[in-house]
Amino acid sequence: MRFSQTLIPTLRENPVEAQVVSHRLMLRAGLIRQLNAGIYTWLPLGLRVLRRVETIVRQEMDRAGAQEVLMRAVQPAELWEESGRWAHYGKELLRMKDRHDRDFCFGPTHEEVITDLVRREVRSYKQLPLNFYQIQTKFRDEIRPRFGIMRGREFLMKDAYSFDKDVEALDVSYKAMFAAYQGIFQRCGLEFRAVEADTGSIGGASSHEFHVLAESGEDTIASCTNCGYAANLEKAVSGDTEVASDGTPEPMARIETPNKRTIEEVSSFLKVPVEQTVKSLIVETEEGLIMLVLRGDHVLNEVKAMNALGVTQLTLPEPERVRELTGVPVGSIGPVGTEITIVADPGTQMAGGFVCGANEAGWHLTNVVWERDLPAPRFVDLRNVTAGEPCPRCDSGTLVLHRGIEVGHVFKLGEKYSQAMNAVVLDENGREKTLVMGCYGIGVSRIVAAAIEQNHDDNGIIWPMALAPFQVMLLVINPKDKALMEAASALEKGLSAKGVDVLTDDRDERLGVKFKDADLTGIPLRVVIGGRSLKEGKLEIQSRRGGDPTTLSPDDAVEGLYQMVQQELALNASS
RNA sequence: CGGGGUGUAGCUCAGCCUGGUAGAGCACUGCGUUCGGGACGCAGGGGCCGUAGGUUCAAAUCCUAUCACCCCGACCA
Repeated sequence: MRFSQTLIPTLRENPVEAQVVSHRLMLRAGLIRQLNAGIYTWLPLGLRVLRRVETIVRQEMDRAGAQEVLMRAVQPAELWEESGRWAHYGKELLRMKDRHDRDFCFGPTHEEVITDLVRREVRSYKQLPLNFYQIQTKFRDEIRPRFGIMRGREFLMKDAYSFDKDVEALDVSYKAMFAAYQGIFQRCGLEFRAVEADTGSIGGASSHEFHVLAESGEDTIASCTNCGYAANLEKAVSGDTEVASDGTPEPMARIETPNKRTIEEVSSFLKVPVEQTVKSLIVETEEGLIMLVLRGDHVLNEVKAMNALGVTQLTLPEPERVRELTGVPVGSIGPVGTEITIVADPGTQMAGGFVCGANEAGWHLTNVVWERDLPAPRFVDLRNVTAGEPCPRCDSGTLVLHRGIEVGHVFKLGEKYSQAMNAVVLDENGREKTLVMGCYGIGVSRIVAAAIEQNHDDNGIIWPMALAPFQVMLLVINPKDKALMEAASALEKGLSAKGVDVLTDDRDERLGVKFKDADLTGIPLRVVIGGRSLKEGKLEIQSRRGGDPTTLSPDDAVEGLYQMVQQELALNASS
């Protein structure tokens, strides 16, 4: 393809709205343009990358035995009412009405549609297992779209749904998808982690997320330095099973702490380490008020709290509201003598007792011990792990934290949808059996952004070979020179015959401009075709990743470049 | 949903406070010079100053409303 005939609107300056690297570079390299908040048009170069990802996903899904279908974006409300999600999904669901005033939505996901299809078309256990996937545009009306493609509202997603006769069979389907995902991200040339994830409001047995490691990631993931344990922070647990040891704590005492409100203030005022204090958090749930008690330096994990309490809504009210509800200013709330139900993190069972609010402004209690000074509450993990804590799975490892971009999610759904929508088959005994489902998503467009987050330098994108819009860029120094253009044409022809995609920069631009754009667009191999070196029978080949340029004769160039492309692809080939 | 910010040429921005015929750099067009890492000169084209009201002899500038986009927050007692 010729640069001069393709719309590749590169930008010299940084667009103001772009905060993260991938967003900035996608705009500057001319891959995308914004249409609306969280909605982007894919330009020719960007679309080629998107297609590469799609192709890899499609090949690996096919290989794993999934069948491709295409469900449509617009879905009738009836199905969502059947599953119960019409009422529960909230504002992220883009709802609309047709001319007959009937309700529809633009699908953010397709569990209902596929379950409806399967219940209509599948009758017998003999037809199982089944796994359908599609690559489709989704719309989620995000509260705050940001980071360009990374958290857009309209995006491209691969979603797959498996149907099995029982949980054992689901396990097989799940493992196959897990393996396929590893192959996909590996082929994309991405550094990623599969982590255990919270199953969230959907419930279900188990779930893994696939994260591309990048500083700009919106998620935090914890992994073990020694064993394979890795989990989303929402789910990660500490191996630190600190329980009350022996030793006789002092009796509980009431101490005046004038104007000391925060943990830090109280801790330094009383000269007690924060590890010996607790914080008492009042949360509002649909089940009413709950007091959560955590060690002073620990951070509440709301997902864990919601799971532990069995609630779907949990908010930390504003300080004024807490005062209204309890009659005590936030800094002085404590578990002793309260009538609110208490749930505590195991980390509050410290041997020497703890410091907590006295439920009276300006007073705290010290040496408080569960059971001795107040009834023991239910203890359950409520907090975020921190870096350096022991691994929960092995003896010698410690946890490290990374930032990650979630690009894939596999999920054992169980019978949530099949039961609600009555998707059944007849088993060996002629009995109706509810199907057991799994669902598996990949953010196809997000992978493009994630790949850039992980592969760039100050000058622009550095595409992994497998995702590059073109593998080779021919940089013709002077396109008016017929000999040079002929050399370029010959190379284009030879390479495309071998399946290598070539972009030829034939613009009548200064050399510096072309080099800058070549760097920006990140095409992995760059061939400089100039009069001087061509006369010497040499072509200069430079990898975008850096390193010394190599030279090839025009006769060897096609084969040489082809080999270089193949070599780099082979590095990430899935097994 | 709350708070903040910005809307002026394709892009990045000045002008607004203190009202008086709309600017710069880059990009674009033409000519010339130059040209193996974002050249230079000359000459050009391009903007209802987001939109709608209002104040005024006069509004990009002041006031009101509205829309859009961006950022922060929606959590640590």
